[in-house]
Amino acid sequence: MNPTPQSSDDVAARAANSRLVRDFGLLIKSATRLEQRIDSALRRECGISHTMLEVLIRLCRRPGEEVSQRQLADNLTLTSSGTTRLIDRMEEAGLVRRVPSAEDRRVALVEPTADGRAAFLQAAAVHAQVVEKYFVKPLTADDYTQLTGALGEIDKALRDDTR
Amino acid sequence: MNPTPQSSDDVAARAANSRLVRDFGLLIKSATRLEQRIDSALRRECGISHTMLEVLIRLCRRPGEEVSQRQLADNLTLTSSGTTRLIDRMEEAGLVRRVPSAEDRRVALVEPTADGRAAFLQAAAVHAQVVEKYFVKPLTADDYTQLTGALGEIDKALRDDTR
DNA sequence: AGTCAGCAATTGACTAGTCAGCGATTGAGA
DNA sequence: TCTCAATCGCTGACTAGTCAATTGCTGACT
Repeated sequence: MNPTPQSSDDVAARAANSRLVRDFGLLIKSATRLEQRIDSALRRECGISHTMLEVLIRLCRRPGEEVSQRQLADNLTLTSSGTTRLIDRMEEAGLVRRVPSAEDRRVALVEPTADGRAAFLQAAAVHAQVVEKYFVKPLTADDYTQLTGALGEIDKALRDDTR
Repeated sequence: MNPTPQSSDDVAARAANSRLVRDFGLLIKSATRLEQRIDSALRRECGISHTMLEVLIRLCRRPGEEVSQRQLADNLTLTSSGTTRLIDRMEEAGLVRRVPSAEDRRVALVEPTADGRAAFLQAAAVHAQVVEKYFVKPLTADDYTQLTGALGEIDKALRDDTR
C-alpha cells in the first residue's frame, strides 16, 4: 500500500539529522561554550561572573550617564527580578551602588564604585584574552566581518518582532 | 608630566566601547535570545524545554544506537549531574527510559519511548519554524554558509584545547 | 588472584535565574 | 483635581543547573 514504507523512527532520524538542526545546534553550542570559558576564566582570575562583567561594561560605556535597573535588564538578557538579585550581589561585593533617581522615585540608578571600575579594567583584560583566542584567532578577517554582519541581521530580526 | 592625561574613566570607557567587546556581546546575546525564543515556543506548544529537545534530537539521530548519560552530557553542554537530573525529569514525563548497559554495569543507557519520539516529531516542527524565522530568513544563502563555516572554526578551536 | 586508580551515575547543598504578585509612584485623561 | 492604568523595583516560591563527595564497578598492573 505504502510505496516507500518508512517507520516513524526513520522520519524522526531524518528530522534529527537535518542540516538546519545541526547548524542551529552549532550556534547555540558554540555560544554556550564560549560563555562558559569566559565565565570560568573571570571567576578564577577576578572573582566576578560573566554577567557581572556585562553590567560593568554597560555602566562604563558612557561615564556619567544615568542607568536604571530596567535599562540594564533590557541590555542584558534578563528579567527585572533577575536584575534586582544580580545588583544585590554586586552591591554586596562592592562593585556598584544604587542611587535613587531624582526624577522618578520608583527607579534605582546603578553606578559603578571605584572598586567596580578597577575590577572592570582587570576583567576586561581577561575577557579580551579569551575572546581573542576563541573568537578572533580561529577566523580570517573576512570570516570575522561576515560573521558579525550575519549576527547583526539575526539580532535585528529578533528585535523587530518583540515576542 | 603625562602628555595625554586621561582619567581611569576614559580608559574604562574605551575598553567598554571596543569593537571586539561589542561584537562578542552580539554573539552571546543573539544566541541567548534565540534559545529563549525556541524554549518558550516549545514549552507553550509542546510542554518540553529546549534542553529536552536536544536530548531527543541526539537520541533519534541514529535509531538503535546505544547512548549513555555520559555521552549525552558531552553532547549537550552539561555536567554529568545536570544530566542525571535532566533525565530524571524526562523519565518522569515519560519521554525516555533508562536501561542498564549489558557491557558495563556502571552505565545507564538512555532511550526514547514511543511518547518521546512522538513529542520529538511535534517539537521538531515548532523548532523548525522558529529557526526558519530568526536564523534562516534574515540571512542570504551566502551569509548562511559563511556563518556556519565561521561557527565551525570557532567550535574547532573550542574543542581543540580541552580546558 | 589481588590491589588500586579511575570512571559512571547519583546525591546534598548551593547558585543564578524565572514567574506571579505586590506596593509605591507616575502621568494622562475626565 | 482626581482617578486609574501602567511602570519600577522587590519578594516568595520555584526551576534548572553547578560543585564536591560518595558508591559501585572496571580494567590494568603486580
